[in-house]
Amino acid sequence: MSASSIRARVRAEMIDEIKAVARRHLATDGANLSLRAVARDMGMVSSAIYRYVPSRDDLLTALILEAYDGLGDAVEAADSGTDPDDLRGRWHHVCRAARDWALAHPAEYALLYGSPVPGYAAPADTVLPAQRPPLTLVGILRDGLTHGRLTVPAEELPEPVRADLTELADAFFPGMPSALLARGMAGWTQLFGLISFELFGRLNQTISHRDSYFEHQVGLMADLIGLPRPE
Amino acid sequence: MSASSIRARVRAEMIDEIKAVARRHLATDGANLSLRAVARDMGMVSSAIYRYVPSRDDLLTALILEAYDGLGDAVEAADSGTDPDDLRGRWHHVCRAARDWALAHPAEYALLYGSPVPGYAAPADTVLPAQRPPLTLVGILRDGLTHGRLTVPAEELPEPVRADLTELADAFFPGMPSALLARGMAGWTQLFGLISFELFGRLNQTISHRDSYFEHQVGLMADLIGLPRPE
DNA sequence: GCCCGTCAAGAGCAGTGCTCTCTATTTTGA
DNA sequence: TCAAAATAGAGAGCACTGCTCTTGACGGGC
Repeated sequence: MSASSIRARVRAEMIDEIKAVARRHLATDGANLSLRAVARDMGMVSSAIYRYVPSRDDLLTALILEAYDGLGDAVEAADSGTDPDDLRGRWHHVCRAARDWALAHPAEYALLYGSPVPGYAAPADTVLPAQRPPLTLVGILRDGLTHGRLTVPAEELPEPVRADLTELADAFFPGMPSALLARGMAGWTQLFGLISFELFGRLNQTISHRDSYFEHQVGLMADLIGLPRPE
Repeated sequence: MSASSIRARVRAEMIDEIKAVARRHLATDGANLSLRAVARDMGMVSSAIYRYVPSRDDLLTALILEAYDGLGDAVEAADSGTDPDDLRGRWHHVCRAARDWALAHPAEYALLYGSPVPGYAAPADTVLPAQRPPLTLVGILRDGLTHGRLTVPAEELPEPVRADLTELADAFFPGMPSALLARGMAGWTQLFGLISFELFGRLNQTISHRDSYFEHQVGLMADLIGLPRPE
């Protein structure tokens, strides 16, 4: 039994090392990850890798899952590390944490938010981790609402939009007004766009002060949402 | 001479057919385009393809260029087909045209706006076509400004942001206030985010009425920019 | 001491981009 | 008109990929 567990431990360490090497390759070669190259780096022959990893796609899925968790952790840590009543501060911190994580792990970000691989379908267990960043953002708005620090936008939503967003709200933030959720979604969409533009080179030769630009654009969305400015 | 031109014409037609077949493959297999598969579809042996196309990357570049032009044409046509004084209408039509094009050409959209291939560097001649959509959007704001239908946002921009945006404005829209350009960029970022989320499956199981959702989100950004609502 | 599960290696299959060579055809120029 | 030149296509081949199957070595449990 202890012998079996020592075997299991070595095995787990091997899988961890394979993932680490794969992550390293990801950074240089992008999503076209080569199992043979990983095997070479580990001093194995290519077929031996299949003792630990069922297939290339499964390895990619594992990396994707870990990446989602890394981003989710970073984002939630940034949120819980800020004064809960400082809505605008929380919004900014969360957005900044997402960007920082993306800049630190560009290949993983591209894996998560880049163009999907046609043949590859994201397994069901990636759905929840993928929702952590937007849920964190909308959670800020929910908190502001329950503490009366946020006013609900006055406008009426078109009926189909209201219906979709009400259903979405019921699943995660029961009672949240759909008009506010709509603005939260706009903020999340914008955050994704900002990071993607920066990482995918769309800001090259135009925006040189990336930090300031990012903060300002995030602030614009905070205005749209109605997050109170510090007096 | 006419004999030479008949050869040249056949040759051009072959290249066109190669591109068409490649585009078809793109839709099913994504960016990992196989020249051999294209050759097979054309009843050629793989090496014969290289008579017409220097390399796989060059073929991809050609497809990218044509895609940028297709999107640019669609966007600009939507803009010039709308009453120039109806700023908000123009904004909506341009955004809708971009989305419609993306929905009609999902693989090409992913090629343009998905994660960049690590080894592949976009050639210089893709830069200008790539700027057509954002320039069209900002052009609407410029028109609104020159006709006094748009008020410049009052706030001061942080100096680094102001500097970057002023330089950008000078290159394409001399005299445009950087605060307004900042909001235009926000709108363009949002448009990209909206389309990407929809095309890359982020809206699955949450938003079922995609058209209404898109219009509403675009409207939110129009509000942020200050585009006058129809009375 | 034997047995069985685990691990690694090697060969092999089908696919990829790309190059080189050879042949057939077509175009061009004297 | 007829030879020379340009062009198109085919085939073989190289190095690479994911993945499977078989073979042999090792080690812990009975």
